[in-house]
Amino acid sequence: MLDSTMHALADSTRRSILLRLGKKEQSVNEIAEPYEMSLAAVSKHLKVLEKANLITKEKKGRSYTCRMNYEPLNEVQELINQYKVFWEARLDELDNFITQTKKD
Amino acid sequence: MLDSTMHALADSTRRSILLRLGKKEQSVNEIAEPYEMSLAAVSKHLKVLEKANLITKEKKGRSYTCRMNYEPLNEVQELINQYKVFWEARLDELDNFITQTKKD
DNA sequence: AATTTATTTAACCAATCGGTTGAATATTTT
DNA sequence: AAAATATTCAACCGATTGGTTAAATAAATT
Repeated sequence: MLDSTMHALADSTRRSILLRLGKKEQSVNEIAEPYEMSLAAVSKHLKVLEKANLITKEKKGRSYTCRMNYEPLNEVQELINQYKVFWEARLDELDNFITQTKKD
Repeated sequence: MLDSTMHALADSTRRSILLRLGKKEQSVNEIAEPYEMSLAAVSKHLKVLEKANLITKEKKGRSYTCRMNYEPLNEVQELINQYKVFWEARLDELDNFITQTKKD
């Protein structure tokens, strides 16, 4: 899961699409409009986001409505938190070391 | 920056290396030990992490000491927060809509 | 029924990926 | 000086990436 989520977020076009979908759901055409690339390319980006479960598509007539799904980002948040825990523990150790050294 | 950070984190070996380095700095050999892949492969992973500025290497005698660097993760955290803000705004709208509907 | 609109699929491309093996480099130990 | 240790570099591999264009599919409009 994290592999596909991170991979999906490792591209600025996809991050930008996701930010826009965070604000408002949109059709594929609307999503593609600001980018200087083919519709097929955007369609591929959407597929990557969809596989990562960061968006869902619902067919509405002849167009698709795309929505963001926050859920996979919880796992990213957990990862960051894990790193943070260890990182701050390390900083504390360093702090103790300095305090200890001063004492002598 | 985010491109390289996310790309670096989109691989479970690299995430695992980073977690271990979060706890304790280690040499390349120590880092490589638990993985069933060549040292050269691990060396490449370390280069990816280094390019993303998630680790630094310092030459100590004939070996290298690798340390984690948290800083790039701040940007990831900001990204997640951005998504969160919009996501929760959307949830609020939905909430208002439901409340509104009930009222009628 | 024919046309337009919305989107995907397929085939292709060069670049990058994650891995390999074998040789090269640098340092320490003997 | 020779041997051992720590690590990287270079060349190679097949798979995947992010893009293209052209054709295919599906639904709405005329």
